[in-house]
Amino acid sequence: MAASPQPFEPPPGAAFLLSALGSLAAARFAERVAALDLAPPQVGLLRAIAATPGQSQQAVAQLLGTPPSRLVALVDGLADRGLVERHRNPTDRRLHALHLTDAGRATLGRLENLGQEHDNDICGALDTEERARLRAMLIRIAEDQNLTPGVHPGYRRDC
Amino acid sequence: MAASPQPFEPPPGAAFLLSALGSLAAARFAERVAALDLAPPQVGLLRAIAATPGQSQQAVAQLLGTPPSRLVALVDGLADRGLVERHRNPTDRRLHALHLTDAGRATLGRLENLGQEHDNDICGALDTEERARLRAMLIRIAEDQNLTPGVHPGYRRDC
DNA sequence: TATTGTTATACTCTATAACTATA
DNA sequence: TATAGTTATAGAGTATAACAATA
Repeated sequence: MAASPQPFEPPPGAAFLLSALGSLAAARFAERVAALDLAPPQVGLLRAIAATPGQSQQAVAQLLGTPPSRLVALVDGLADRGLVERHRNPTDRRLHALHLTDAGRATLGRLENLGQEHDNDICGALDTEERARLRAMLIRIAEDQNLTPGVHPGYRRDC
Repeated sequence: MAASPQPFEPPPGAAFLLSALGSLAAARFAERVAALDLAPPQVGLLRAIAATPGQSQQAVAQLLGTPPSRLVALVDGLADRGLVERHRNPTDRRLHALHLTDAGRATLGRLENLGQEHDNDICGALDTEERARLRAMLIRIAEDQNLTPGVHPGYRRDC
């Protein structure tokens, strides 16, 4: 006999689940960093500047995969609050080298704790060993897909 | 001695990887369904109507977790192309029962194949057994987070 | 003339709230 | 008066392209 009609057949595959849980994780992360008056793209920029200090806006834009014009408002917002600084290069005054301030580094430290809490919130259903296995699989997928480590592909318009 | 400076420390946790890969998966899926002239929210609506045919727009809106006003344009787009129909309830003419047309069911069938290709694209780095383990872990996280199975949380404004 | 950063503009997506029609 | 659906409006976020300063 035929099966009775079930909601949402066929059951979603791993890619759908990744998209759904990724969306959830991103929304929850946005809530968390909102407590520090930051938006996720600003957090990514803060981390990018910390990873490669002194780079020009063009260079950081290329690293993140975003148009340079988008960086302007992002840097403005962080600079207005004293988290990053633009250092004008004396030999080529077109270039603005980006650096974190002490306050920026302090904020990054707070973000680190906040990120751990976020991880525990999202992965609470898994024990430590399972979490490590999940992480290992996700890293393999990310490498296979040529994602730049540490960079969120949400910055990219291509993909 | 101190470690040399490394990009993006500390290494991203599972939640960041979920967000990043979810974003990638969503973008790739959007590209795929664009070939059928569909946007991802339309696909989710198509699947929701198939899962619970004959429901009102309010009921579907509640299932998806989205404001009813958002459904209007979504249903309009699918109805204009003959994929869904609004059946007015004769006993209460305020209600529009949503149904798929034959063309809508055919499109859903094409989306099913397309979803499998998408899954293979995203999870190409994993073998069948690993993919099943990944899927099982993601389902456990989704249940732990009270996600409605089959519904993408991107529809929700709360979370 | 080429390049860095900036600004201006327009477009997409979405939520909120007002509105219409049915009850 | 309450409810289903619709429309109008506004806001956030982003990309594209024009622009100014510097080389």
